[in-house]
Amino acid sequence: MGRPARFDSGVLVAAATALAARAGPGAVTMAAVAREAGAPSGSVYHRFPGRPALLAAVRLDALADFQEGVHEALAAEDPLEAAVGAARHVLSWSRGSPDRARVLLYSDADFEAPRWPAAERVRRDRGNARLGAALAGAAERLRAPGEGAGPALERVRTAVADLPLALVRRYLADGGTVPARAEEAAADAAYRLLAPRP
Amino acid sequence: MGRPARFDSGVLVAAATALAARAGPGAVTMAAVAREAGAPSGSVYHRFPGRPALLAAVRLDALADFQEGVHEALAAEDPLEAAVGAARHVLSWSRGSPDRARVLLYSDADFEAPRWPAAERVRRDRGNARLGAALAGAAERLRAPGEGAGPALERVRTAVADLPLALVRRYLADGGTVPARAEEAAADAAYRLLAPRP
DNA sequence: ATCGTATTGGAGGGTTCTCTCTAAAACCCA
DNA sequence: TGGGTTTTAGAGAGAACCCTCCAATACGAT
Repeated sequence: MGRPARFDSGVLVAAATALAARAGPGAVTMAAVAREAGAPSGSVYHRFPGRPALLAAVRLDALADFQEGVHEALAAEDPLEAAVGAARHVLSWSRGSPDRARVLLYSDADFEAPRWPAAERVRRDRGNARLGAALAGAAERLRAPGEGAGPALERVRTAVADLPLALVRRYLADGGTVPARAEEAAADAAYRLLAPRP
Repeated sequence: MGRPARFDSGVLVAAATALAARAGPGAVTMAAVAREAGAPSGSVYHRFPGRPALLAAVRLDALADFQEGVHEALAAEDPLEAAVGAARHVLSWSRGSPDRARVLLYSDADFEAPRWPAAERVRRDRGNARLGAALAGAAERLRAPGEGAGPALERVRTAVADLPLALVRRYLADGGTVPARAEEAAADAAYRLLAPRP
């Protein structure tokens, strides 16, 4: 089966993720990743055809790991509980995986998504579509009487994704960490945004 | 008074802001800014001692312009109205200045704040301190009975800054624009987060 | 008209990065 | 033991970038 690998994809993606978290996507150069992992540049190019492919791997690995937990939370029976649980998950996941969370806080464009290999872009679109469907399902179940489907989805997106991520952004700024109490703050805010008007 | 300037700081900062908005802070290189403005690199170095100083100017110009409006909104008499108005302002300002808003959505670190000239860092700290004080004032006036000052400030920060900016982020992603109705959505969400519990 | 000054305009050195290419190394299997 | 295969290891070409430096330029002031 050939020479055993000292630097597999996982090691390189981890090094790249650490770099991105520490100094932004711009710091994720092929040379810097090789240095960070202690590998020769040849090994990096052996695993990834180029910089865009490596950036895609960093971004999509973080995204997939994140979305998995969101789907689990959204599967709860009670719709309000599902949404609030998802909001809470965003914080707890970020607390446990700060480097990946920092990757998540950037945009696809910052990771040069237009240059990704086509297969990676497809992988991203599939994940996004699946999450969008799950959120739309939650929104449908949470719709206020007389509220349109669009506004309801916007409200759920805000409560479940945007707001919790905004909290994460605040806590992770300047090398900080996400405190445990932030989970309750996110759950509380999500509840306020989604509970029926008094 | 010497030869008249064809490329003053404003022109260069505007070019750099456009670049940052289009392709991220990493795209703001001295060479790229010169190209974008149609200026020789010597002119750029004549106005800014180096790349960090130019990045600081881009970031701090956007920040100062943004904060000015927030202060105006926060000056309203009724505390709830002040906070909701500030949240609304975040959206309307972003709608009118999408490039500057895109700059705002990054972090200081993305603009390499640690390398800024000391004077620029001081300018940033002063602005942040002033805004922090204004938010603390609003939080004090909005404090629920029995609520601590810390949690109240967090709640106001979330409603007035983090959440509205999260909405802006969503709308400006992928080259989009901020719709007018987003202002109401931000105001509504801020109200829900800050109004006394039913 | 001439001087002083602020600014333009761009050449060039040193550095870093991306990517290619070749040779050697380390393992499995027959 | 001797292929066959995978991976390491790093040299090197070409491009981009940061920054320095200096001559040329265009204006106001005298």
